Amino acid sequence: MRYSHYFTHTFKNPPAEADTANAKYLIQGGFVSQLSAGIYTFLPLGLRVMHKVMKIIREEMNAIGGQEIIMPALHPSENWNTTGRDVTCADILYRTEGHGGKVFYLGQTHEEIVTPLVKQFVNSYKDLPLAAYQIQNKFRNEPRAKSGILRGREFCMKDMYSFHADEADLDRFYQLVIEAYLKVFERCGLEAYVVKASGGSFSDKESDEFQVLTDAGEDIIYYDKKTKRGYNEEVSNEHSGENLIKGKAVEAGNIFKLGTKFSEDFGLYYMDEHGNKKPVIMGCHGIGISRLVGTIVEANHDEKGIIWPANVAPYHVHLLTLGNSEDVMQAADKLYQKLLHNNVEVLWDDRDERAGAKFNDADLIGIPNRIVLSERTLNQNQVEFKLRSSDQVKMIDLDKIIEELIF
RNA sequence: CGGAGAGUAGCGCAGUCCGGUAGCGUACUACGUUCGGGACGUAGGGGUCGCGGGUUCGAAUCCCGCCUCUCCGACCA
Repeated sequence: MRYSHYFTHTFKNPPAEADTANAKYLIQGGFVSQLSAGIYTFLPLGLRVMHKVMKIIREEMNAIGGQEIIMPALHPSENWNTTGRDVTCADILYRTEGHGGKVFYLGQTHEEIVTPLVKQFVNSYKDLPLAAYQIQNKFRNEPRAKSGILRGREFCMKDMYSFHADEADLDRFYQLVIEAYLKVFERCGLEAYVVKASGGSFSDKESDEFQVLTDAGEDIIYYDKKTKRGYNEEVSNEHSGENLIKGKAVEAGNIFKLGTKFSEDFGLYYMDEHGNKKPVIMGCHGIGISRLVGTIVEANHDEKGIIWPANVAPYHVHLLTLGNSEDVMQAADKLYQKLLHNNVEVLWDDRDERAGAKFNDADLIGIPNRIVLSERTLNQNQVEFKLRSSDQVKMIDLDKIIEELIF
């Protein structure tokens, strides 16, 4: 993509009210735009990052047997009335009315929808286990949205629901999800700790959170650096004797053993091998995708801007031309086409801007590989190459640059 | 929902105390010079001063009500 073709651009003055790194750099860099408290538009650059995160998540969920669906965000009130959560979750449920005063809620989670859905297809133990997931925007009327895209009122989430014949099978799948989630976070360039947490109002059973250390987070966790395991402060009293480090962290994922609460509410039963009718055992497993994008920024930035991990960077290469002489632009276009043909994603800053503006924007946007092409480099038939994560600059022959790229 | 701060040009701000018809930086447009780490000159465009009411000859400025955003706390499937 030629940078000059984007309708968006960076801002020289960062927004005054952006306190956290993710809000500051994502807005200043033209990745997102704030509409209201906790409500953001994802612009072309930001959406590319989110799509990369989604791709990683889809691959890992599919690998453990997850089947992707997409459920409605508009929920008839009856579904929530069935579980009683229209009352217990009333303060964060957005409510709206349709024709004839029919009440709908905007989905903040989907147990109320997926359980009756699965009931249409599951009759026998032979239909179990199964796992269905979706990637979709959730709506939660948070009393206080904050920290950029870390805590929003509308946010993108991957939620997976699993259905099992017995507790042992849920336990088995639960461990698979833990491993899959750790792969997701690792591929996103994050170090995540698996911490024991309370089930909230949702479940009194087992729950684990995936926490990433950052001062922008809201949770206090106690963790073991070696095993990558730990406890959330809310349950850590029981574990005070252990040798754990205390840290501030953001919850990037959360998995729950739901038991039979929802299957019993909606009458989701199956027939076992002996002809006995039993409630299906459920689990739910979430990753806040838009929050994850913000978390990646919190964990990967410096005073100049973002330093995207290669797997989630909006582009692999930031090609930067200095000056706009015919020969520089022609050589750059040739290199640009060559990189594209080799499946290298390139953002070419072809604007007629001064060097300082382009360098600063490149640092702010944070694409891992930076290539500079100018009269000076072209005279030697070379380009200048630099990683965003490093201060080292080196000259590379034009026809060898592809081999240097890291992504 | 409690506490604190803030809403004036796309963004960052001054002006408000002490009422007199709105300004600076940046960004934007044109021309010229310059141009490898956010150049300079000249000329220009851009505003329901968050909204509503009140006081006054006159309100960005004073008074009343409301809305929104940010931070701290509470809350947090």
